[in-house]
Amino acid sequence: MEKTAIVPTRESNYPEWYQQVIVAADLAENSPVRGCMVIKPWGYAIWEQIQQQLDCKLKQTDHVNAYFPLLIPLSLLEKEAAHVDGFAKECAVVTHHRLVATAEGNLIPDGKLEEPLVIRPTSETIIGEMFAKWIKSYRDLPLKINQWANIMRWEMRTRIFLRTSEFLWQEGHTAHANKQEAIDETLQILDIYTNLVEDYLAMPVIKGEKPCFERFPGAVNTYCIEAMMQDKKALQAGTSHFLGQNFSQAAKIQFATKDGGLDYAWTTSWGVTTRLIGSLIMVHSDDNGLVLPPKIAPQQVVIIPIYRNEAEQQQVLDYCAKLNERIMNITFANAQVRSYIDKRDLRGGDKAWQWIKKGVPIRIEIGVRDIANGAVYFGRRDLPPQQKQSLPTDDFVSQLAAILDSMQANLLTKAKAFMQANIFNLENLEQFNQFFNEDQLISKGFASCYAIDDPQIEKFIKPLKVTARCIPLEQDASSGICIFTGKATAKKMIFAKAY
RNA sequence: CGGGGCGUAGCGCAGUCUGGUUAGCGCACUUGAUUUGGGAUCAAGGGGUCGUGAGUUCGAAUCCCACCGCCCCGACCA
Repeated sequence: MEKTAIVPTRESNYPEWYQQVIVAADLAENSPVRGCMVIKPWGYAIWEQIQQQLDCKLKQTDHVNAYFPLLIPLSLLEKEAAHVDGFAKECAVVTHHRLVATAEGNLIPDGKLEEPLVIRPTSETIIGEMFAKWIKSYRDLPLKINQWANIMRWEMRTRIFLRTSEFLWQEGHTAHANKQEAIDETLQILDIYTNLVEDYLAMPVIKGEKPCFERFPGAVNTYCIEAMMQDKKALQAGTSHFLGQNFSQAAKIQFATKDGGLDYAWTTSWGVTTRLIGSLIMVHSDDNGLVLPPKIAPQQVVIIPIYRNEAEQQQVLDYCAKLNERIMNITFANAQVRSYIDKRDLRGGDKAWQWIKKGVPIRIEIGVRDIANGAVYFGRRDLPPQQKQSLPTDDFVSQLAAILDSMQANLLTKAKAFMQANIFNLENLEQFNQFFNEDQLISKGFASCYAIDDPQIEKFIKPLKVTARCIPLEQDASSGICIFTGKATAKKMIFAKAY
């Protein structure tokens, strides 16, 4: 059997493989704080790329960034009943504002707060409170605010990037003068997320609406994009909520309408999180570690100098510097190529493998031989590590953008084919039970079935540890009967085991 | 919070049942030599209050008690 950089392989133990990819790529690690991760430089750099791309798209669509407090007064959270129900169980609460030392030298909380403060699990309530102050007239609408922040949800079981107690995200909050505009906003954001995830992270997704029993607490409609991991489980990659007037009524976001009336604003909220990094890992990576789509890779090219002595070293480093200069002048995906010379005092093979495990798209190895040939010797992350090629430098420089482009496209194509091959139409409940029950440990893919959007179908799926992922927005014209209730419906729903 | 497991070097572990000199091994780290277009080899070296506290004993990583922490399985979830 071939030696792989990651042990175990995806096939032998997928969850453990996932953890090992994170270790090998040095993305993040667990911290001394229960359920909270440290995002290490390489992992954070990926997040910064995601932020940059998304931030740009949000600004292009007239959203502006702002920042709201980490702590939310309990009374604010209480205002929207469904919202409270949804989040109460996972809130961390600040009850004191001072520590005092005991005789034993231990610190104990002192100075009890009049009103406990909740560490934000999401910011609808505090932002709604501010919106109520800012919005007086239809002229103040729409108000389209985004914030990049950390939030905390006290999770029982955590997994790096996929579910941690604290995580990073962006949360958008908008208010509109009428219902349709708010719905349009909700769907526009879903498109922006889809574009980010498919175009930059090269992850195909299914756009859909959450069934009513999976809705965001307090929302009228929740939309989502669902992705399929390599173990055929589902992962929600982003959500966008149409909140109707629920939150504006709770927070009293009222405005004078054009015709002199008074109305509650229509609001939306939406977010993507550092979980995207987890899905990026699980969609593309292989048994040699992380595989990064070129557009999102913090470094797209890494140059590894190969030399045997000091005389060679100087010559090789000079050559690398010039090559690096040329590469960084190449444009790819509307930006300069991100290239880096790895000058560390390590063996060439070590460096090469480290960058393979970190998922860098292009590794260049430059030794005296290449200098003599005026050539670039390089390996691609989408080909086996041993399979490398040499190109005259001019050719390499002129072809690099195209190579990165095709790598980006290939990743999406491959992932799309995988997802499509693993979505199955199931006709009836027997098929459904068989599909999900046969082996509880292994997921066979997504099931697409006629089903009504009703909480009563939950009792059929819960025992199988299956979740209703979404009702895809794109549906064919046909209709059928719900496999659970026998009622007529025009819509199919996607079911899957999920993270 | 219910059921199970585990705390020994930075990481992964052996040793604990059956107490006995100076607590080991692999990886990683440092140094030297030989190597060098593919994750090197050999040699030397550094690093531990054996989770914490109390106890039994001539003697505790090992036995007893209490506590703390972590992991896995359930209910919750971006």
